[in-house]
Amino acid sequence: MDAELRAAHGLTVVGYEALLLLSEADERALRRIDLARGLGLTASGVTRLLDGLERAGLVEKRTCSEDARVTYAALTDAGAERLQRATCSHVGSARALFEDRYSEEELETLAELLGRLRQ
Amino acid sequence: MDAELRAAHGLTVVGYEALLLLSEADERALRRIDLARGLGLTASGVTRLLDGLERAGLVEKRTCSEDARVTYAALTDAGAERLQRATCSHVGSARALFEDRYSEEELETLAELLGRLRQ
DNA sequence: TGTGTATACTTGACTACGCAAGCAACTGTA
DNA sequence: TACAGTTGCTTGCGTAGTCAAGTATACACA
Repeated sequence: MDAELRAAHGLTVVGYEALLLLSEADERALRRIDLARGLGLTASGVTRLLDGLERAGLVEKRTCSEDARVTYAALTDAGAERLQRATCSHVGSARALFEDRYSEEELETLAELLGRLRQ
Repeated sequence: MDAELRAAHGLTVVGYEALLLLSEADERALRRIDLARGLGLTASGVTRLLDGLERAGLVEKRTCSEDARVTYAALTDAGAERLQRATCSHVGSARALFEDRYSEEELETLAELLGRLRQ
């Protein structure tokens, strides 16, 4: 699935999820550290991930006026567009992966059970 | 958990599982390619993994008399010992991780559901 | 018997992380 | 107001894995 996403849209799954989190955030921006937590990465992992996304023009830096330590990662228009294009096929293949194997009810059970692991 | 295992016994989780698979195999040996499949790695991943385990003396190479292409990975006595010592704490912490969160029944459900993914 | 194809394995180059250390900026406390 | 501790971020280095290509062997078949 990662390979699929990469071939079709030049995004890794983690990159995709980063864009997704940003798209759902206020002002389409998040502090890098919050993005790290959301993705289950360390701060340095995010630095490297965003390096790539910034170079591709999908995300940009934005400073914080109240706290000079923080820099926001903000989704660009190009990033939003890329996300939208990728979402179609990605959601499709994820759906296929799961809907082939599980009923609606089983999916809910699975989600609930796995959710407990991350606490 | 990986960090725990590494600190206490100098093993990664994948390394531990490799030793475990070998310990359960006939003659405590497996073709490298079968080990790869069992671990969900590629052939080159196994080459690298076994590099480390061989250097540590936990696993050794053994040739195959019927097919000169294959080389077996065989558990050494040191490897069996290390596995045994690691098993105690590793199984303990895995048990803690899951038994804190799930009932017996939920564990079975989870195992069955996740099992379907790997097909 | 030679040749094409498949299999087992290794190697080099690369990616995606983590950790430790360091810097700068913020905050709480004496 | 000084300073100790904390937080956000980056950088250098190490690790675990992948893929592509190469080697050696095995096998099938004209």
